[in-house]
This record gives sequence, C-alpha cells and structure tokens, in this order.
Amino acid sequence: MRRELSVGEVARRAGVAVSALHFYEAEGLIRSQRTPSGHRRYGRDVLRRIAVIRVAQAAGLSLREIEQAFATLPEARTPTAKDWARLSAGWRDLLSERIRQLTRLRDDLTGCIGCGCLSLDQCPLRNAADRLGEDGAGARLLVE
Amino acid sequence: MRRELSVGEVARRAGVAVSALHFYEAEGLIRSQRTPSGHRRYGRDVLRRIAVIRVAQAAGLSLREIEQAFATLPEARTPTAKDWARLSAGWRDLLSERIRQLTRLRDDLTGCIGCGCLSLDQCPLRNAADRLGEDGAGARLLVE
DNA sequence: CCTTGACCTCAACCATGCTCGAGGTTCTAC
DNA sequence: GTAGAACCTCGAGCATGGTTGAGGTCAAGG
Repeated sequence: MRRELSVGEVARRAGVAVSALHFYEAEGLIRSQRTPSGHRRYGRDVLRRIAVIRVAQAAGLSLREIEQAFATLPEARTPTAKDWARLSAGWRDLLSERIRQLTRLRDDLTGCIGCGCLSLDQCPLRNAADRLGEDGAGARLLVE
Repeated sequence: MRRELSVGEVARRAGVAVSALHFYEAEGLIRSQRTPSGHRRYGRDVLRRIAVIRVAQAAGLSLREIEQAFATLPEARTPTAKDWARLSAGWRDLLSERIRQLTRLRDDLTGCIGCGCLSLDQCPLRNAADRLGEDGAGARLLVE
C-alpha cells in the first residue's frame, strides 16, 4: 500500500471533513508534505494524531491544549507508543479530575433538590459551580 | 429590605457581569420589570435563576438547553422548590450519563496506553470518542 | 483532448457566550 | 444644581472550532 495519503483519503479514514484537516494544519496540530504541484501528502501517523485529537476533544480539551501536548512529542521521528502513552497519562489524570468535579456537582445537585438554598452563599451547589467555573474558558468571574 | 434589585445589585450578588445579565435577558433566560425611566428591576428570584444557570453551565448545558428547561417553569407564579427540583432531577440524570461517558473514556485511555491501536477501527478508544462526539455541539460528523 | 473529481487558497460566515465602547440618560449625594 | 456613578441601547468585537463558497489548478480515465 502507498505510504502517503491525500487529504481526501485522510478525511475519509479519520472521519473528519477536509476543511477540518486544513484547519488543524493551520493551527499547527498536524503537518503535511506537498507534492510538486502543491497537493498535501500525509504520513500514516497523521491518522493517529487525528484520533488522538478527537479523543482529547471528547475529554474536554481545547485545540490549544492539545497543540501544547503535541509540542512535547519528538520533532525528528514518528512518535512511538511510549510518546503517546505519556500524553494520554496526563489526560487521564485530567479526566479523573473532571469526573471528580462533575460527580461532586451531581451529588450536590441531588442533595440540594428542593432544598431552596440555591441562591444562598452557603449552598454547596453554588460554590461547586463557582469552583468549576474558574477553570472554564474566558474570564467570567469579574468579582474581585 | 427592598423587594426589587437593580442590574448592578444583581450582578454583584450573583457574581456575573452586567453585560451578561443583559445578554441572558435578550436570550429569554431571565426577565425584568422596568422603572418609568427604563431601568431594569428584578425580583429576588432572579438570583436563584442565575445560580441555576451557572450550575447548569458547569454541568455542560448550553444556554439553549437551559432556556428550554426554564420554559417548563410556571409563568404565572414564582417557581417553587418543587419546580426547581424537577429541573435538577433531569440534569442530574444528564450529569450521570456524562460522567459515565467520561469514565469510560478514561478507562479506555488507561487500557490503551501504549497499545498502539489508536488509529485502528477496533480500538475502543476511537469508538468511545466517536460516540461522545455525536452529542457534542455542531454537526461535526459529515460522514454519511 | 477533454471532462470530472479532487485539490488548492483565501476570505467570509456560522453558533456560542459573552465583553467593550460609543453616545446618551437618569439617579444620588453633596 | 452639579458631579459622578449607574443605567440605557445598539453595534462591533473576541475566542473557539470549524464550514462554505468563489475562483482557479491538477490528475486520471475514456
């Protein structure tokens, strides 16, 4: 089989749109060689990169964070299983933390059902929500 | 104490920006009376509504979904604890589902560390990610 | 040769969830 | 009655994660 893949092939195999591949490339998440005429050619490892991108997105990471993680991969060679393992280990911890937060939020929600305290400072739910909000995107808490 | 609150007061107490309140109102998530001169006046229940909005956002709901949930609240009267309980019960289930998905994703991630299968169709991780992607925002999967 | 599909670039657009600024009014306190 | 804070509307702008379309090139088959 051919070693190099065209955008269309990658799109089909990875289940993403061609435009998304262009976008990822523009954002520095994937790279391509070009044929003399300017068409993109990808090594097979791009499929794994894209799979990893999708998994990380599902885990709640932004493309920026994924890009930063990718920046720790070796430039010179195709990343090995070990390289990927390092990334996924970090993300697993992050996922665990996120699961912990959501679980807490759910439990507080359960405990607070009908308690009427939702607008009060003492409510664990409000505070849980605030804590969660802190690591959200954008500066939402303008209260100093 | 006064029964009605100005935007600034609500913003301070709820910990959101005035602009966010304007925005929520434009989106139909909260409502206000107006003074003769056009200034907004809020009933105290707006504080709870905003608290609920923040909790629901932390749980991963969009404003659109929150708005739809709010639409089930009674128009005529201030919502009771029971009304809010109905909402939160639904969201609790939704949270449980999301937690289940993330937990599965994390476990697959753990199982797959270094396995090298990430780009293959058989990988549970890839499929888990695909499943998760389906209910994400926007039409991402263009593959028919 | 010529059509057809795949590819290229670049700019514009979409949704979400807001913020910021301009330009102007109102309220509160001294 | 006047300063300054708080309020108003409306439009533009920002970040994220892409899609869509125009206008043009390239490659493969008949």
